[in-house]
Amino acid sequence: MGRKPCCDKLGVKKGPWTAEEDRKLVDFVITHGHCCWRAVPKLAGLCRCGKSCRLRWTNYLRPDLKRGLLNEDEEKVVIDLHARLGNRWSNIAARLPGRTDNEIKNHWNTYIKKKLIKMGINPVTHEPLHQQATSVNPSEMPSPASECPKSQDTGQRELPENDSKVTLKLSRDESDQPVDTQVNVNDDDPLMSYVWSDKIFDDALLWKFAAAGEECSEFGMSSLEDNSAWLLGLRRLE
DNA sequence: AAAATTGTCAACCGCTGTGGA
DNA sequence: GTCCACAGCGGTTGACAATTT
Repeated sequence: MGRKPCCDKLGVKKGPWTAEEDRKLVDFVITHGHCCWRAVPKLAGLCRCGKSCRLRWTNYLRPDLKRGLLNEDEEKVVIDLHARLGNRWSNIAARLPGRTDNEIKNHWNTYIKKKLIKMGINPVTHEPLHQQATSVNPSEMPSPASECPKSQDTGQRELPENDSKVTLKLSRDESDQPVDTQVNVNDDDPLMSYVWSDKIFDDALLWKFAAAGEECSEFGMSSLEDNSAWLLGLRRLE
């Protein structure tokens, strides 16, 4: 018995969103919130499936999103978290305020992966490439996350204890050569400290559109107002 | 200048997890 | 326990832009 498709294919628009569609979705979510994504397109007057609306909102229209490329600190965090969590992009994104899983995934695949390879680091295992060249077929290499033991209770993989220091070959000297950078994730680096604290999860929960608070301005993240400026501009086009 | 190639990223697809009936 | 609907996740695709030949 097959699952019903999330939307019937006929009459459902696909492809890039228009400014008008964005406006309708934003107007609807601002006014009503999103109790049930499946119902949103109908109520908002959109010929899209709910899934598409949710994705558009979470990846593009959300007012708390940061825009532009990840900065070096954020890249460090992504690399560190990827080493621990594997391709669990949503978990990684949850620890980077204003960034989406899609954005991080794209950034990983387009920038970081290549950067690590160039530096002689296997982007899957985070081990130096030359250590693996002799015996391991890259396509058969397990992800670091799959090597981590899973919690029997939650199914979640457990992070290794006493693993607060992570060596990242991310920094460069002037000749663009990689330089080992040891990041003590629990010490002085405010971003890393933030990322590994429980506070991040509280902050993630703080996000409420209607609340329109001024949280998450740490680490260079612009204010909600700043991030919404373009959106407000969009609405002014009406 | 045109064609081919490569890079980027928004969006889609299909699957899983979860909760309610 | 089973079925179903839904949200969310990660992998993949494809359109467009940028760069190279």
